[in-house]
Amino acid sequence: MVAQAADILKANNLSITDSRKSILELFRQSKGALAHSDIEKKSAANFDRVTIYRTLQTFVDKGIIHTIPTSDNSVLYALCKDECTQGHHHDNHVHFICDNCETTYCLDHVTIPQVQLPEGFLEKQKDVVVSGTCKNCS
Amino acid sequence: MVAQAADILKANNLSITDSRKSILELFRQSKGALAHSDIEKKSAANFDRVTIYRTLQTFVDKGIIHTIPTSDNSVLYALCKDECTQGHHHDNHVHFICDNCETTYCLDHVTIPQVQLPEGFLEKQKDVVVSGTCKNCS
DNA sequence: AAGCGATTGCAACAAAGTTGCAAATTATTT
DNA sequence: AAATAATTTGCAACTTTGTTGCAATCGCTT
Repeated sequence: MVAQAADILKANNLSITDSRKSILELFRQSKGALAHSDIEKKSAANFDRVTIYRTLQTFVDKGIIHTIPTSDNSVLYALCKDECTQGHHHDNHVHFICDNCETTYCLDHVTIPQVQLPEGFLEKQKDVVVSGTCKNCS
Repeated sequence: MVAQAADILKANNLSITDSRKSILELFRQSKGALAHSDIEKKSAANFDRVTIYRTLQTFVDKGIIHTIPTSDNSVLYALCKDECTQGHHHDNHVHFICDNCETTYCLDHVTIPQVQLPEGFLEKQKDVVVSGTCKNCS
């Protein structure tokens, strides 16, 4: 059976509230990543700006969503797929941002290649962001 | 002989002004990347906030500096090394952010590995940001 | 040294993000 | 099921970050 938004919240020891359910649902229905402003618009006059900030922060802390670095300074959030949702955070996948439609994809099945760092550098996390044209726009 | 800040500006068809010289000098003296706020602090009450914004934008346009995407939403700027300063922009190098001292390094000699994208995706730009512990903090 | 174009600083504004606190909602206990 | 405890929400006020128009200033050319 498919996990409901409420189940995911419960699994992460979060109390089940309207805003959390709605925002989590937004992510589940969206193909790509969402910016804070997207959420503000899509959930229209529903929730306070502050609530959205706090909810996103909570989700990031719990490993339900992760942030995606972008070169233009906007913070993007995306649902962690599969195993991630259970609390085990492994967001070592490639992100793709389409220059045309602006959609951000999590390419879960593209593994990040090894990077040979100079001596003395210790790798903890690695983000790969590719931009270009996506499959719908090419 | 070593190029002076003024020479670099001239080579890029920019008029030589105090703010441009100082800000460029800041980058040349800094080991790592700088955030807008760093520049505001380091060049203290010297320049207007707006001037710094505009100067950074100009430098990015000219290919003198480049931006580095970070997951925490801060924009970082770093000097393009070697060939880059001449106008030919090739920032396909790996960036490393130290979790401890917060310094951001441009690992110019670490080449970005190939990424195998799914069918239909066209790659135009690729950013690799690694975080962890740098050689000074390990 | 004068004149023209580019650059700067100011002011005013817009957007993005944060904090404290009282009211409301959710979870827990009895 | 009601009462209580613990979280969460929304509001207000504020800080930080980034943008725009315009007059004053500065740098470059002749």
